[in-house]
Amino acid sequence: MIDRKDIRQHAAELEAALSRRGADVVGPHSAWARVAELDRIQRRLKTELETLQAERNRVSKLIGQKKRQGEDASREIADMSQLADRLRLLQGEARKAEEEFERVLLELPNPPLDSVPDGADEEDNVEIRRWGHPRSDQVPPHFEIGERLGILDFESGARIAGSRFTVLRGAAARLERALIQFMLDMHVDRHGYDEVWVPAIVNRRTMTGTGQLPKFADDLYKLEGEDAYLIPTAEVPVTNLYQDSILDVSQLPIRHCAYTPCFRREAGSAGRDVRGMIRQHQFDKVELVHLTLPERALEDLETLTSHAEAVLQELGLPYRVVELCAGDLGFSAQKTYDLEVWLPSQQRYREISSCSSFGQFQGRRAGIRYRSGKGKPQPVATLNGSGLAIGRCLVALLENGWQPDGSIEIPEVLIPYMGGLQRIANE
RNA sequence: GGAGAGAUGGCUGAGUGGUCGAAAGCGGCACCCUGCUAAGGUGUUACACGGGUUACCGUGUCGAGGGUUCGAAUCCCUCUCUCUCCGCCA
Repeated sequence: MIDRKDIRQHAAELEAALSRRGADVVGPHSAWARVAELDRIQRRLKTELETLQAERNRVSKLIGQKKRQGEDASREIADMSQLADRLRLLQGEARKAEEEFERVLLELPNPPLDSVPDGADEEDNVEIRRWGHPRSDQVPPHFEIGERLGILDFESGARIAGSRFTVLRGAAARLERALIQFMLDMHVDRHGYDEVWVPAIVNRRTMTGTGQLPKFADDLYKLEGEDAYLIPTAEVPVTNLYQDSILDVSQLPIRHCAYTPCFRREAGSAGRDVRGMIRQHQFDKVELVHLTLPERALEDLETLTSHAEAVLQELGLPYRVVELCAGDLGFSAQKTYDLEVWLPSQQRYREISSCSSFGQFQGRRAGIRYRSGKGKPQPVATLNGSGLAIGRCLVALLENGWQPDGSIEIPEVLIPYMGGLQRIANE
């Protein structure tokens, strides 16, 4: 969430930045105008309320004194009785104003950094670099490869759960597990991450902390009859591990990696990627999460991105890095690099990881702060990135490892994790 | 699911209507003292918001929300969470 003081002190810059990402800033009824207005109203009510409270406290103290000394205080008590009624009224108003302000503020996205390129959507993203040599020969889509090998079972997935669910069999199931294990080992052993295992169900506060709520409730699976949700990414539980706490500066940076299943309703994406397992309601992901000093966030984003890239390089999967333009940025992000892996069947790059800096946006929402020396606690900067999405990685391996005889070559680094299996083939 | 107990500052833990933002201890910080296997002394040490150039002032916060009262950490109601025992279960 945006710093409340900035709404008053840096209104013009904020408005310009928000407008670049297509946020609702135009006109007197925009979220932006409302938030500024509600801030004024709320503060005015609060000042008034506090004046009355000060009066109440002063006289109540006096009453206490008089009573202790055996004096008569009935006149003061009568006065206060009236004041108490007014106080109650004002309290209600002030609370309503505060709630309203919060509600609107929580729906304002993170303003992009100045360095983020202009643009409206995916088309305007900027390619930063490429790695590897994409194959240009004819390769069947992963779902055909997988079905022919009998390792991807879309029919069963649809029958037992619905569309956008897949059953993995045999070598594919093992490959899924191998990838999780391989990525976690790599980030823990070589990149120095602290591994955590976390709940896949979280409460509303947690979902709000990282920015999924209140605005994107439609994208989430909610548990019936409970104020609880299935996580869409490990970012949510892992970042919120530190919600409402004050860290010592010496603890930073904190770097966690975690494997979790992820659940997404894919509400707005009917008709996209309907075949195959590129877009699923449930998928596995290894996630990288950083908590760091605000001034270190950009530097950290480069580091985090390189950690995700290392996975693709080890697996020998060609990819490119693109920087998202302002209009394509996620709600909570101030800057994002997407990693896109080469899919030969589509002859194009597809997103397999998204690495973002959130600045202090999430730190402020989730109440994650740090303190250095005697200074006031400040919101931490948070970052995260997929390292990587397992399902899409599996798709990429099937297609990029595909041989004309229909078999799949397993990358060197995965063979130990596959129990020595070097190739997936029809027996 | 049943029965009971509890939730106070970074931690432990006192506090049953006014002098309590809250004893004490630990931890942290600052200064002082001491030359010996780091001990002692003194002081200081929550967060948020609002006001003021600073010292500072005001308000709120003792799990959350509501109520009683001139006044609530303290009394009442609701909820959440934790712990113990029983049941069930991986």
